[in-house]
Amino acid sequence: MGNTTIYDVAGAAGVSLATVSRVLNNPEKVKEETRQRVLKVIKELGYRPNVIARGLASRKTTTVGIVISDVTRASVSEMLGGIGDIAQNYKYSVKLFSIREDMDVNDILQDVVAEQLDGVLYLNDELSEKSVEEVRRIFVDNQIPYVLANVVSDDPSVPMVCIDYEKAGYEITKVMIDDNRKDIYLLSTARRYSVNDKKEAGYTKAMLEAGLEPKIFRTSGDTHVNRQHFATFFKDKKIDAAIGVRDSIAVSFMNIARDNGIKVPENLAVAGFQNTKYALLSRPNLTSIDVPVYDIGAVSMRLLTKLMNSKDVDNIRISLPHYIVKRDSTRNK
Amino acid sequence: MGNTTIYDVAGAAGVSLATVSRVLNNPEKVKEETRQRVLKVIKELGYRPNVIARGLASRKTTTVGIVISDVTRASVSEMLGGIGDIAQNYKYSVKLFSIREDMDVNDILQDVVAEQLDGVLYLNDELSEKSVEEVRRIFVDNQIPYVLANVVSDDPSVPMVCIDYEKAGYEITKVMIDDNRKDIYLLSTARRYSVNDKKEAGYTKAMLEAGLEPKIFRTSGDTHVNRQHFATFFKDKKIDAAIGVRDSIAVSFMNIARDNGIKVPENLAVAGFQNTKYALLSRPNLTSIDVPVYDIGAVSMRLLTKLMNSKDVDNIRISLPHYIVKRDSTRNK
DNA sequence: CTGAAAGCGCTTACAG
DNA sequence: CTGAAAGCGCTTACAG
Repeated sequence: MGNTTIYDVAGAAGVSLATVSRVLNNPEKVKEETRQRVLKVIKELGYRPNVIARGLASRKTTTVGIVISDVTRASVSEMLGGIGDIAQNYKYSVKLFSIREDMDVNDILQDVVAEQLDGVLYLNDELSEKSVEEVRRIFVDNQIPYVLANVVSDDPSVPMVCIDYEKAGYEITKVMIDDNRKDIYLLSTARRYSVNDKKEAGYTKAMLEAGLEPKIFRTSGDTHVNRQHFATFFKDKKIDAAIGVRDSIAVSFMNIARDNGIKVPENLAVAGFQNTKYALLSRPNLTSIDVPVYDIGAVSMRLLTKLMNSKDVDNIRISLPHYIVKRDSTRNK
Repeated sequence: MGNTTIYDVAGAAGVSLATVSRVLNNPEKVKEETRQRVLKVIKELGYRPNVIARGLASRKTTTVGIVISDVTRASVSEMLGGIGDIAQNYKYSVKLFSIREDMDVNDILQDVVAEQLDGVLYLNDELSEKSVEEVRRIFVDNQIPYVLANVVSDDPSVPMVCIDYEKAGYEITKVMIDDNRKDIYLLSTARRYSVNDKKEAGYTKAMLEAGLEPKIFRTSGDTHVNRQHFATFFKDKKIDAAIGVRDSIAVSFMNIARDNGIKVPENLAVAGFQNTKYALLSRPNLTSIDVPVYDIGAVSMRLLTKLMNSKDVDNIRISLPHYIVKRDSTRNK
């Protein structure tokens, strides 16, 4: 009952344990007849190899680590979905490591290393370029294959799967510009990190090209805090368009604008990033950049499996396509 | 670099590997002086025990499995947060197992068993009472401690952490009744499962007590599909209150009602379950039952650690408190 | 308080 | 194609 070992199988099948092991790992090396006999016994006894013992002996755990800073974010769970599906296809298990604010990233990563994982997926869009470098070093030093998922790094030696956030930022700003908006704000986060830096870069580029002044307003990611911040806007600022770096920021901004009697999209166009459920449940529906989060998870996991099997990987930096979903919060011609 | 073994430490400290192991696992059995010396070497060498080898030798993996059917659900990620925090406190690692629709639950659970986990948390609110029984059997047969998180089971031998969904259903219905609503609908899911069965039971009880006719409308969990379903409502049905078994259902219902010119809360009161971000970002803000999802995760994990250490656990069935957050989608006196 | 030795359940060269 | 044996890196009685 759950504790059948390879010895039991060997005994019952009248072979050595080495043969049983081969049937499991290199079936082609075992004579058809023997193999069938062993397989039959395995089934009868309901034998499942102890993955721990296997891990120790083979030095492979068929387990990958997922490092996350904030499990709570909507995008994370979808990414986990993509990762999980592909991991299951390739028979990998998934172990979760969450980084809490009060913890040292290096320390966690050392734990991750001690876990004898075959590879690691690092999901965290709130990483600065400098932190990325530290992370890279730890994995390289320990020779652990890794992939950054939905994190941007300019270092060409860093394997990553992402969308082109700069381009996305540029495009959504162009939508506003083409609609003749002049005072276009980017609502970004107070804390700087690489992904949002890219969005800001794209936004700024589009604004400058159009001869407009870029206006980045930094706010908290917390919807409650935002209410206060945003309230000031409609007293003293000229504004006819706003782009939130997250849907939740965009929606709460839009709600507050409407509370202040501003018409969306007539007087104010609003757009977000990520195309989450929030975008669909808001009124008016929110125009948003669709980020294929599930795919980012799935593709990173697939890239990681390649890296783990050290196949010659042609492209370790994958940029997935995004697109703009236009809805009622912007004026669409 | 990363592959220092216990032998290296023993050699450098001039002791046997048994002593090193004791320093790590039973420090009180080692003389202060020796212990310090070993500890120093461990630090210098950056030694971290190989968890796999430890797992094989001790037959404990300090890893718990989390079985989930749909990672994508908002509640799941928050629950993961609670689980992760407590797991980290107790030094447990967390391994994720997601069940896809096309998979056999038993098969997955057999895998889970083969993983040599110290315990399992089963998070899935879409389990019928019958499925719960199967799940229970597998764990009991294999003597693996387990806890159901946010799943309801009437079997008193099943460890679980949940809120009293029946009571919650009753209370929110009472809110509507006390506001003199007569045609109160419960918007539930097409697929039946224990948690929603409880909500329905509470709703039905309150309605019958008040001499009103219970009206349960079953719909898809998918917001897109709902739109069609819901549209029919405002043509032929009398309705002045609606309770969605999920916030997302409630919000999309509310949106469609407003599109049909119905005033919320004047002509229609709406409430949801779970008090997610949707409830806050909707207009009007949604009245909702606050389910302490993070706590459910944390408490289940704590209960599981008790079970794994087979302390005499006094209460294996924990009901966490919920409360109603009244907002603008209901009329509040 | 410490060490020598067996054992956890596998994999994998090495022979044959 | 198959078996005997060593080894993966630890833990844990058992002696002393």
